[in-house]
Amino acid sequence: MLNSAGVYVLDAPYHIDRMYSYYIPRELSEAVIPGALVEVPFGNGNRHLTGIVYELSEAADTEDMKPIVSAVGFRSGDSSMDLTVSEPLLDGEALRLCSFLKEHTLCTFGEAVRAALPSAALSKISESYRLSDDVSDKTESSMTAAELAVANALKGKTLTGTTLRSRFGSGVSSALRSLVRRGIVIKTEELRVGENARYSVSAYPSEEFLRSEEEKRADSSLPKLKSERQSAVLEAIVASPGIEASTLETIVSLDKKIVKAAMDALEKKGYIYTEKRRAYRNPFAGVGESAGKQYGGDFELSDEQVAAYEALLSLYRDPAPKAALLHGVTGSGKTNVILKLIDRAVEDGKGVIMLVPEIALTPQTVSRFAARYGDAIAVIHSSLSAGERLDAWRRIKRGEARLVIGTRSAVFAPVKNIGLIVIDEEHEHTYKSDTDPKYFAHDVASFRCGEASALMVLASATPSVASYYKAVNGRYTLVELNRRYGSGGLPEVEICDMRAELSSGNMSPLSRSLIERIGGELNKGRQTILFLNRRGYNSCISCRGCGEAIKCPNCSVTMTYHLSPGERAANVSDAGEGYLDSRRRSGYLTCHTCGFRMPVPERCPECGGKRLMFMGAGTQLAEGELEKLFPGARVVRMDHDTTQGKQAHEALLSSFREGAADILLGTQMVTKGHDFPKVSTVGVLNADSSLFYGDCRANERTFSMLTQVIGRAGRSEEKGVSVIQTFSPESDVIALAAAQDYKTFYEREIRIRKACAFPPFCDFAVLTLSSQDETLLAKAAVRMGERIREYLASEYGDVRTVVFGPFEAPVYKVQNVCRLRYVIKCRLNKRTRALISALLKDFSGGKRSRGKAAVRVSADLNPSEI
DNA sequence: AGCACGCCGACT
DNA sequence: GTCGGCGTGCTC
Repeated sequence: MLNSAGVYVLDAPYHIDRMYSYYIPRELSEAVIPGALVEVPFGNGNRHLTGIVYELSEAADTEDMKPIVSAVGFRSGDSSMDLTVSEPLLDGEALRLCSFLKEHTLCTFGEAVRAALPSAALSKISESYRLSDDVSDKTESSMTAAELAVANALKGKTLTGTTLRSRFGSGVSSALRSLVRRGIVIKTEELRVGENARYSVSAYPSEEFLRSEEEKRADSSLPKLKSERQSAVLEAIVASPGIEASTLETIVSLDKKIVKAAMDALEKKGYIYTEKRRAYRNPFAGVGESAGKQYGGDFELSDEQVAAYEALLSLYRDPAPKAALLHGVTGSGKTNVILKLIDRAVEDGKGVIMLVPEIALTPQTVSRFAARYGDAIAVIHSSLSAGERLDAWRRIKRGEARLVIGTRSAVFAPVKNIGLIVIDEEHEHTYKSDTDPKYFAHDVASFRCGEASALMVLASATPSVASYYKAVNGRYTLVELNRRYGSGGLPEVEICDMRAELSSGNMSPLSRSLIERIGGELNKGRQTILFLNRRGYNSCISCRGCGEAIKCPNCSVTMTYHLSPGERAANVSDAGEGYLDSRRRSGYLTCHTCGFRMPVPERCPECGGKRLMFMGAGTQLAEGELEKLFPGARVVRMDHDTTQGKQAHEALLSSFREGAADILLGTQMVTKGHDFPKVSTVGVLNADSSLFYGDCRANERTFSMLTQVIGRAGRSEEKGVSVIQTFSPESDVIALAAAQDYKTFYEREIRIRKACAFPPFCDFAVLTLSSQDETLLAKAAVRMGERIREYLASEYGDVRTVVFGPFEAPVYKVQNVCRLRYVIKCRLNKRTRALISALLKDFSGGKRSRGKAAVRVSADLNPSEI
């Protein structure tokens, strides 16, 4: 008999996170299955914590084991329609996936579970409090004021923790704990999962009714319905069986309540029957109606595309798990090949996950999918509400949605019988998570494909060097699309030396050549896209007296000057008497790291000097420049500040596409997604901003960004032109991007990586210590250095690493938390991970101040930036 | 993280 | 003498 369960506690800190064995009381033997949520006593105080059952086992002796208190599956109000205890929150594959994540990203099992489940699935754990029956007067006298207040509020009723906290503030927690400990208040914890369900009702004519209708035709004397409303409703139902109540309302144009009453009456008479179904919120339902129609139907593949499709198809058909890299130059029609492959998988009854870097920037891709696959798709992205996310998750889990399109986290979608996982624009850095668990979507996808014997397809015009290396070495199958599909050759590229502009006295962020081109395009009634990867007006304010730049009081970054909402850049004077006053009136300083804002100071905060210099051009300044240079031109600025609303990206882009503006100026977000037929000039205002990043992937990022931007210019009827403004015009990276020559770029880059032993020839592990207390932080960093040396000299003597550090993190202080880190260069494997895990354990339970850890540790294996 | 146990200072 | 400060150690 399987009488014990291995349980992971959800909120365990890293150093105690492991499987704990509990015995299963007989009455819970049905409910306690792998993947179930359980409540277990934990620690000396036996406080009840939530855990996940990982596995069941047979224990000879359960005497000294603690029992599982309760078990909860995934139940909702309407259990007949939903997942019940027999189908746990996490299935076997999901459990193994969490285990994989724990092992590979060094997170806790609970963190892995939270990554794999929508937050709402676990957040419904509510605790409620009531007074114990035997509260005497003398216990009351022993209470503090706060405790007494809580006790009074609980007189005669039961309140939830949330209610109590909202009424008394979060400070009640300690009073509650004390009351519970003394037995004055009883705490009950309840797991209620899956509330806020919405239902849709569909109606069908009953069998009897249809039969009687036939008879009626023969004998017209049979009774007819007296109510006009009822007959109208009935007629509509007979006309379209399975019609939804909401549709019915619009057809018969009657009020909700009246339709409901009519349906009830008809059901009572036995004329119809209704079916209640969970209504899922699908915010992307119908999105493809217009935009994606052209792609919804069938399309022909070119010869080259057919070859690529067939290569992928044979990998897909192979029963062993496979991985392919689809390298297709911009405009080669990668998406068409992928769509065909997905068609195949869907026809086979397989599940498919398609990852995209950012949904807001790829509405066209989403539309194509929505138009093609309709209700069978689920869209997952960061701006879904918790409820929408849960709905999507359920639709997938129940098999109603077999095709998932979404951002990074969609790689965990509980798709059954996976046949294919596609990672589009695979080089994008968004596929690496920057919060715990710090996973890389490629690794998760690869693991899942391995489990399901599915095919993983990475697609990009500019693959990451790491992926291309794997393809070259046969770990992935390389599939290429080299021909541009349709019109347009390579756009002409002009590399513009900004040093020359500066020395000839042009202080503007726009070179004379670009200004001239924009003017020409305006005259021809054509459009221009300008890319400037810096938002705000000025990026740096420095004091002429002491040379210091104004920094955020909470972070170690310089503050950016922004115009106040509604303020026109034209009102800001650039020099002369009123320079500072004008800046003070028109805007404020803000920190891009923590969001802190303050007015522009009158004097330098460091030395009190009055001569402040505003430097560095952002999108707001560039917008002002354009308005001054081209007074009649309509400029759309697209950056973080103008795209706050839910559909803001799409709104700005489509207004530009429809010709409502002449110039689209913006940050990164203007470089992706849409094709604009009336755009033939694209300008990159600061091409080297990413070149000097000090990161080994800086070249890679710059290359793919430039390639992408240049590609934008070549999609119109007219010959495209890209103007690349740079302070390092001799850069090979820029020249290769201009030639759209990925292979040469790769060859050059891989040689450098090999020579320096950089990824993919090694891995980096970054251990970060963080604290508000700089002295404690420094001490911890010293101890960590010693610990690393000790380990490498003894237990981990066989591990070959190079340890660098401690260094300050690139941004040392964020919101008053300082960070020091060690960078460990090594080859990641079981041994090196064990070493880093040991270090995490040693430092995750360290010194505490006021109960909280004074210094926190975290590890990032192969971070996206170093 | 949270809670118990344990050893020292300021109180009834 | 003891109540309670928080340093240390453990969690099936």
